[in-house]
Amino acid sequence: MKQSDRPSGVSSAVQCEAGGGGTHEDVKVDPDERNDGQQKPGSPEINNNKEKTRSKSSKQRHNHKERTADVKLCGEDENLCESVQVKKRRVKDEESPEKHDKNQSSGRKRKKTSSEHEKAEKNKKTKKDGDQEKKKKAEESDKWKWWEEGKSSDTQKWSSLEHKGPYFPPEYEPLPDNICFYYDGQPMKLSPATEEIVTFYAKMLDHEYTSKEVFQNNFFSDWKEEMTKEERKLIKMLSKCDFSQIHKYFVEKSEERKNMTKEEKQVLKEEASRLMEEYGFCLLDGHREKIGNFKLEPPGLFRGRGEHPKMGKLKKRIQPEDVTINCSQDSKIPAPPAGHHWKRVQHDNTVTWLASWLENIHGRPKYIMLNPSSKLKGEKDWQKYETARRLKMKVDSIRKQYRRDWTSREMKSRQRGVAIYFIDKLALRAGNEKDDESADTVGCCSLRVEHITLHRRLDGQEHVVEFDFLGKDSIRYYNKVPVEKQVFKNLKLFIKHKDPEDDLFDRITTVKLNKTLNECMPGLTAKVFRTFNASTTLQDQLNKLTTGGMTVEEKILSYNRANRAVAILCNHQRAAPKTFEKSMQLLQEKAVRNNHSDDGNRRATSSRLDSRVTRCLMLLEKKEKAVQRLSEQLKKLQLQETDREENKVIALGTSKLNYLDPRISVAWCKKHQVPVEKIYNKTQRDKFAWAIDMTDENFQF
DNA sequence: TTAGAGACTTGGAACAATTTTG
DNA sequence: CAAAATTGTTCCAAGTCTCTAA
Repeated sequence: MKQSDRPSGVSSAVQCEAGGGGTHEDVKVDPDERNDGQQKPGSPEINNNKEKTRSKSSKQRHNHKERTADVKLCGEDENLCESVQVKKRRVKDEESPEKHDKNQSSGRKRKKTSSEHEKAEKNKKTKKDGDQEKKKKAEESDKWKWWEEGKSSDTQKWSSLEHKGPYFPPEYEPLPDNICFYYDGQPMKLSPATEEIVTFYAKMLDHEYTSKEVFQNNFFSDWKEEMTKEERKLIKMLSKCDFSQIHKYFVEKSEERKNMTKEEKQVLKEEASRLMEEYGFCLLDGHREKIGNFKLEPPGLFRGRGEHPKMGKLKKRIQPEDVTINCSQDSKIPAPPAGHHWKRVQHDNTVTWLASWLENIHGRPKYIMLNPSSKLKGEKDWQKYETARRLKMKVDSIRKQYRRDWTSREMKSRQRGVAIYFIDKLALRAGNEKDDESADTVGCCSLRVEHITLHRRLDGQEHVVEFDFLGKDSIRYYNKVPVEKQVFKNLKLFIKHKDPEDDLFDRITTVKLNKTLNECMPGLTAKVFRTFNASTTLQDQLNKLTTGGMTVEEKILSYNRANRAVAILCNHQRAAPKTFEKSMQLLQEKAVRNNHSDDGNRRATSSRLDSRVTRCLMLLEKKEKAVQRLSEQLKKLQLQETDREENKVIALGTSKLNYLDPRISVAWCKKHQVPVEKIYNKTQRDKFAWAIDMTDENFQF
């Protein structure tokens, strides 16, 4: 199926920053106003909203499912329904081994290219010490081309694994005597444990977090837990605590650090690389592999995203006694810090992690795992894209199927059909159930009635659904989408007799939905659609936007545009850069000052551009004959500005790293003679080494 | 069937290093 | 050359999805 057949409407998404509170009137959001219009996370509206929501636990919400169970589907489109499918037998999902045959044939011939590029790049950097040079070369020479070996087992992740265990953060260093905590105006010496917790808070003092009540309450109650009896007796109110001297101390310290001499910095750097050398690698099946996060997380205060009910809680220091080590039986078992022991040492080769512990905020496990450049991660990544490509072959019939479901006699089939449609068309996440101990965010299956507004007509379009909800990381999803009439009808049906805080899809869950998907295609789950649609979009856009006579710069611009289309689809947002508004303002001032000629519409996105424009304009004043050339230049700059403007709140990184089959990019680079380095930095090239090595210019997703 | 544990991917912000600009 | 802007890296939170036991 061609991209153009994919349900459209995604690119019209209007994105707003996190924290937008959902009012659900028929409000139009003007892109230019969205910054002003957006709500701060702490605003009353969002709180009200949350309270309402929270007052109904998921259990209660679930009860509603009973209530709606016997809703009758109105007859007009019943006739299509088939007999209820007899229940699903579970299809074991084996990743089909097709993947290797398919790709290696095309991959083999170009094996050399990547290392050639890297060498070329290195030669540029001859100025740096030859020491590192040598190291790099050595590393490169034994880079493990695992993708040239056959497919490895799905269940057994390794046959030998040896490592040094996690690196523990340094012990707490008490404050100097002249730095003090004050309670109720009086200086007070705290026990080291209590003092350490104080420093966590003091360091964050100028962060918005510390002004939030939830944060303060959580912090204070966790802090009290750790106080000595005497301290607890004295310290009764957070508002009487004065951390300002401690805060100042840390500000100065970080200032000092910034002002270190080159030599001092060099020493630190060497120390860090020694650490990396010792703890940063493991030996997996005889190959030295980089670890992703070998440092244990230091203690601190938990900072959730959005309105997290646990923000400010104390994240405790991890002790060796909390840590489970995973390595092979016959390997050198990592030594715990002196006087300590591990919680457990296990030798489970069906998992990929080297160490794990339970984090105390949610009680969930955390892991030390390998770097994305490793075989374990790379192979999985490759497999992910192969699954997405298999979906490409099946998506036609799946789309037919879910459209059929829209008119099913069964409510749950209709809901499932609409949900999969949303997941496919809008790249929504699956939306698992969440407990009430985390921020109130939703995905497709957990959408509530309050998150959509139906418009029979809107802005000249029919059957428009307006989405407004907080998704992963409390990033707001706001979009107005025209949908098929039948979808619209169904949605009206789904929300009938429901309260705003009831589930929109009360008859389905992510598990059931994924089960259905898995029956359509082994390995298919909701998230595959995101990968599939993202990669398809990139491929499509690249094919469309890249034309013959472009310069490399222009091609890269096209690439970024294609990348951006994907980021918009996936709703990947970032906070507008701090300097953005400021430089914008500056430019506008100057524009006013220079108020000459017609181009009132230019907008700066950086002072670099700004100054260039200014310079151009001044010349223009002096030399009339340069007018034409300059205005052309101006146009070009404006183009870049627009580009930047568009990029203001869009983050390209996530899609590039997680959703776009790297082979698309590599093939594009090769086909259009764009050096891969222009598209992928060093880290990215490491992660995608397999793709860079195996892909030729003819690859199409 | 369901809840909970577990393992792995995805995500933006903060921080650090590097490059550009004035 | 210092400051600002940009790019790259680290950090760790927050998702998805599978498996298991009751």
